[in-house]
Amino acid sequence: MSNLNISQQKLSGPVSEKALKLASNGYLRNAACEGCATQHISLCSVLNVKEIKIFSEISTDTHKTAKQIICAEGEDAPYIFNIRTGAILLSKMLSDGRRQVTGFLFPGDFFGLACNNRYNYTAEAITDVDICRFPRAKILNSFKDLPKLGEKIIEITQTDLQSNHDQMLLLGRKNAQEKLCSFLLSMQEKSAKLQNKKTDDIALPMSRSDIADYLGLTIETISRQFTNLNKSGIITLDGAHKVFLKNPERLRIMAEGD
Amino acid sequence: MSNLNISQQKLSGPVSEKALKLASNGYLRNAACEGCATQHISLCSVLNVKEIKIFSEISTDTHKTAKQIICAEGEDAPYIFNIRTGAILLSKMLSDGRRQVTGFLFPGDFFGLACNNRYNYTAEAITDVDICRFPRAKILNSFKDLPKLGEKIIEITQTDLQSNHDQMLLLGRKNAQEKLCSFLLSMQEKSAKLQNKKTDDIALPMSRSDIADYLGLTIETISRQFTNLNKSGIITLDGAHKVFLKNPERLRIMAEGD
DNA sequence: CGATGGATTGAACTGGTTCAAGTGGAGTGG
DNA sequence: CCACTCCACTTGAACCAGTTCAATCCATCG
Repeated sequence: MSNLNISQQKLSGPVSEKALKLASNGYLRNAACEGCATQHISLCSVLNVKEIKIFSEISTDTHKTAKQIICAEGEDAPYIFNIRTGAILLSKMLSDGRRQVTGFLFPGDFFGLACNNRYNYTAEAITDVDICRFPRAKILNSFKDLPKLGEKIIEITQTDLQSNHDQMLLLGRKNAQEKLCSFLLSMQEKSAKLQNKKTDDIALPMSRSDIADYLGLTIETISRQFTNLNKSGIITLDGAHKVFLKNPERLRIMAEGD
Repeated sequence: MSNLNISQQKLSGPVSEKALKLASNGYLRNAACEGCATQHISLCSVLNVKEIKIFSEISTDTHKTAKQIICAEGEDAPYIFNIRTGAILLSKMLSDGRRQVTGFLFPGDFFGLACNNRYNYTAEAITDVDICRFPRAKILNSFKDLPKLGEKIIEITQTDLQSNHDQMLLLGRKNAQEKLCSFLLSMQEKSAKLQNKKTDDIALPMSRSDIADYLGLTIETISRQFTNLNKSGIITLDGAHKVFLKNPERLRIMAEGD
């Protein structure tokens, strides 16, 4: 496997100066939103302008429309992906078609890290998405030159591991109501992170079936739980894909079991 | 935070020459079994003799007896742990006492990586254990000097992430029978890795209640499923803590749902 | 040898599933 | 602009896998 060899790459590429400035200041998400060619959002915070230019050289931008598969369980895994716009879900399947959604991803999130050579989950676009990808090998071999990058990647995977543990607790020990309440709160957190401000208006780009497969339930149970929360005045539904958290404090209590 | 500063540490310490030799050859598990003071087993494969000596300087050995807590959810997380002998379980709890076991760990396994400053799970000794711990900060700051160590840690956390995903699929979508069959097969794999040979005689050091909390079931269901597998001749039970996999092929099919 | 605590077994119960029928909103085409 | 279709979502009712509650068994240990 070849190294990045930062010092030997030439420093040209389609990176806007504004984006580079934003990126080098750590305003990664903003940098990406400027529409620059540098979409390896979260990584940029640990790279300098020069290194960002190099990263943009080895990255490729892609657009996918809703429901398209980005990578499939069992395939060769040459790339790490970073989401620029839109939402993606990761899932695993049993041979008879039962599906477990292992995560919903949003702008700034990475995937493709948690595998050795083969993807062990399928990534599917929920909405239209812009993603950017880089060669795994190059990233994973550049720690010598970029120790900060290694630390960042470890930080990312550790955060991942933590939310996986929370999800295992949810799947194994929470009832349907607690599951949905936890889910709504986690969606609130994610949207707060993306918008840099907390709001009680939550968008749910995924279908009831995606939520069901994420929470280990059926669509019918999800629907009933939404109806219950709606009727008891804890949330307000506006169609199937928008929720207003009327009583987030109550929701928080219910997420852990009254 | 201070770096390891490998080059400046003095090279003395209670490391046996035999262990060092084994370790530097990559025979980590064996090295540990020799009873040396160098218990950071899995890490050693990417370190040379000199580095191993340094690691042994910053590590501390501990012994815990069965049922003792090694670290608790929410506590400050200054250490990374490596298991030398015995078995450990990791768990998370809801406020009302419902517990989810997120993993069983055996010699050579690490824990304490998946957290930022605070442990997000409780680690408890299942059997008497010998563990060794090192300062997190020192490990995580030594990538500049030891890029291979960084890669190893990423590899470890990625393997962790993968088995977490498998476990989510199990928790969310498998029925009781499939869950227990999957569990038995994963225990077989782990024991094969430890003994460097595959066997159908599996030791189960954990209690029925630990298994139940791992699989998101009750002890009664676990017990009934054991009885079923026993009666249908797929396994043979020898007390509660030893199983013989009479028909591992059948078990494999049942783990994914007939 | 009796006591203690984990493991097993039995029987009633229930939360969530399954199956089946409706509802509603977005897109299409006349 | 309305009628029609499609499909995701909702709602209802019967069912069942796994839980809960209650004995009982059995291995270990002082």
